[in-house]
Amino acid sequence: MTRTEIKSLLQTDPQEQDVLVKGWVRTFRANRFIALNDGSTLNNLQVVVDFEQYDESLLRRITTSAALSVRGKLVPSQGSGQAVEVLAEEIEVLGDADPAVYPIQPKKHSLEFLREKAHLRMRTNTFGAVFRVRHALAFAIHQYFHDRGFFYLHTPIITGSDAEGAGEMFRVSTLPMGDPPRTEAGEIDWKEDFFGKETNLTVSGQLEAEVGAMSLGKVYTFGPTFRAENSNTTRHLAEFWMIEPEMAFYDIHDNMDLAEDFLREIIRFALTHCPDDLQYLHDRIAQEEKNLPQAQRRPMPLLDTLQFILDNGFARITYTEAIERLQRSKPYKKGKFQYPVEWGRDLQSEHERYLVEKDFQTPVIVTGYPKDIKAFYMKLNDDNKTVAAMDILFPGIGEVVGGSQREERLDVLQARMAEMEVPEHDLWWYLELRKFGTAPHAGFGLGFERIIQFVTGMTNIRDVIAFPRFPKSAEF
RNA sequence: UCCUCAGUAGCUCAGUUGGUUAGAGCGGGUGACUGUUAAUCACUAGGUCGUAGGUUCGAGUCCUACCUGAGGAGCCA
Repeated sequence: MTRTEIKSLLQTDPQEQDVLVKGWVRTFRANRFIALNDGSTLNNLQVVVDFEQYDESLLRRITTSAALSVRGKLVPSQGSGQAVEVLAEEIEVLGDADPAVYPIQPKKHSLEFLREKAHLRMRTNTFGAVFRVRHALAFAIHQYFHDRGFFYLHTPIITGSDAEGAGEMFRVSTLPMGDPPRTEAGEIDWKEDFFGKETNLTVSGQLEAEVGAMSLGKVYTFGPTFRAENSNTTRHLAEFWMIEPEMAFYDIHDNMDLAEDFLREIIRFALTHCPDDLQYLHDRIAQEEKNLPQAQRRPMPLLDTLQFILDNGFARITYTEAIERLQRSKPYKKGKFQYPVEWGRDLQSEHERYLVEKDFQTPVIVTGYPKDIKAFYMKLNDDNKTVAAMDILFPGIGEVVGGSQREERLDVLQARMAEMEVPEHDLWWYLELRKFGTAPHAGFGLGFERIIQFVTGMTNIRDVIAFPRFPKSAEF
């Protein structure tokens, strides 16, 4: 007899058919009712046990998180909490879970506690929901790009250029750490290393994605990204997943249009494919916030926030306009901002939050940043002062997308690299893209975990990746 | 890395201006009950109060350092 998944059984018309289910016990109530979950859905299947027909020794092994195989009949439920249930005829305990030491109880646990039990937390409703939504978003991303003629490009994890300028990198080396080969000058001789040069884990696939775009037209990457920053915040990881589309013949406006449409469509996908999980997360947050003062609650419940994104356009302003708006703002005039607001300085978290959460109350796309605070590869605007960069800011999590039109003019790019002291020799291939058939092109990077945070309402990024990597932590 | 807050039973937490034997709910064990929805009832075990020093007649409570966690900042996606 073949097993049926619980998601499918819950949608089946119950006609006393024989079924086989397998899953993990969530609760065992009244020595009669097993709430069984197999991960296929948030919802549990109720298995009804006639305890007089089973050995006491078997019933005692039906404990929270024990793995069971149950054969029985699918019938309409007599109780009011569920439509169908299975009358058990044969129960096998596939794996015991000793309740004296099993740490996850059928009650509310703190997310901090569950973070320390990363190998078991996916068995909870909350993390089950988060990871099903995570899958849906990943799938939606591939589908979105595939449907629009993009090619999925796998860019390298190990990279030889340290010129990307996106932060501290993790070194990749097979040299003996205690006694590495030295040059005559006494420095570590990287020529002796595995790749014959210094290599690191990638901090971005963008430069390689540009190669793809300038050949295949439209590509995207979706892979792990590594930053060795000593960041300890609710929105940074040392290992995270990033999506980086790159398009030939797109300018900054095409880029913005794509990014906005893309974000809206993947959120729409999650809403249509994960209604149960999102409703659960919505209710959970609402419950959680009941005890908080108004000021600490979300401005809008989770599902309303997501719907709002679908129904409303993102605001679009230039960096210069953003500075002007901030300088006219109440918190600025009252001296509430901790950091100065003046043209040429980067926007701080407090400024971004004001724009997104107070001023516009929608996602905001900011363009035209001063060239001095942005990367060397961004296209220099005609004013010679700003670059064609765009950041998309979301309520609660800040920057979700960072992108730009790329500098396609060889001489301008070289001048910018010289200005910012980016060595040309590591990026000779990148420069040749501008030598042979250069053309306007653009792209952006989306932090995958950040968009999952936004969609699930999880406030700590460590709770939307299965095995988070952050300073002093690689336990699982 | 910086700032702020926290660390008491397996989990979530209470513990008064420093004062005798540190409590509750859940979870565990034993028993009862049985169409439940985080089932219910009775009994019961369980704590070097994060660690190390210090102040004091006396420290869970005050002080110092360290460790761990959380929130915020910087860096960014």
